[in-house]
Amino acid sequence: MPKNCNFIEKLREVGLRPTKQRIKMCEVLYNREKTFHFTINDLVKMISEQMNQKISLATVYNTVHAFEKKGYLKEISIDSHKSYFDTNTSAHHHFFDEDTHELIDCDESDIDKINIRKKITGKKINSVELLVRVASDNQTQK
Amino acid sequence: MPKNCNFIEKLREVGLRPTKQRIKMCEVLYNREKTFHFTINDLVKMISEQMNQKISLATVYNTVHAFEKKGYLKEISIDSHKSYFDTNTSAHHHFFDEDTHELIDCDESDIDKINIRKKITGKKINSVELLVRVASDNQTQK
DNA sequence: CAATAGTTTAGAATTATTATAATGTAGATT
DNA sequence: AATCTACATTATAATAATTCTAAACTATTG
Repeated sequence: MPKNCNFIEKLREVGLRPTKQRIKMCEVLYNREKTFHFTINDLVKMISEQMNQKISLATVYNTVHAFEKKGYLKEISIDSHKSYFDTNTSAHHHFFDEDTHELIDCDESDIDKINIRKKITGKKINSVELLVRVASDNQTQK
Repeated sequence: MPKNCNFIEKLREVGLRPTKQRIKMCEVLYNREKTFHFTINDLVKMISEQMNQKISLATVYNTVHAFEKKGYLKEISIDSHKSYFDTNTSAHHHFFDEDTHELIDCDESDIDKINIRKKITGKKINSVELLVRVASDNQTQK
């Protein structure tokens, strides 16, 4: 999604009513240089603290899921008890820093093309996602 | 873990006390031909129904986590709101059938070697896991 | 500008998981 | 073998993440 654009139009295009809350969320999520990762909790904090906007937790859940369904957000499963979302909706892989719990995007050049030999009859591949878990290397420091 | 073996010894080897509950869990998990995937809930059902053994939910959680820490089980993150465990603790990739919510192991030959170019200074790679999501292909059925 | 269909909201409900504290038990010590 | 002690198990309470509910609200349609 381009920045500083008319989020109202964008929302309408995919059939989401451009409500105050949704526009506010678009601003928080997409008016920035780079894509980023967040949890629902992060987002609630950002909206209430940064934007000084009262918003119901249920609305944040609803809206995040609405955005996800419409392709504005992507969910990433790393941690079994926390949902991470990514404003980068293109197919890409991740590093996950187990020390800091930070999620790092990979770009095309970071991972060689992945070739999947296995085919499952009657099923098509929806996504191919790699998660590379890293942690501080205290052993091999030369 | 070999089948029909002395689970008591196996548990002791890694410093886990061979309690009634842990031995029962070993039987359920490892007295079988193939490795498999399960959720905590699946396991509770298996123990209570198949084995006719009363076991506390807390014990199942404790024991699964003890087994995980000792390398008897591996956790797999697919779904943000459910933890899956795998009795196959070797490094391997998965297919996830989004229709049936079934998890399918890949073996060596299913995926070509994955080459990771990106390096993060001071960090070592702990694991490289691929998840291939599939779903029924209603379009391209020739 | 009224109707209506979708949205927001606070709070309750649900679900998965972890903590607690009492009781039980495996393995070591006598 | 009886006793001790540290670790385990248990039922239940607590917590955390998420979803549901039903009433109030609001964007769009006519």
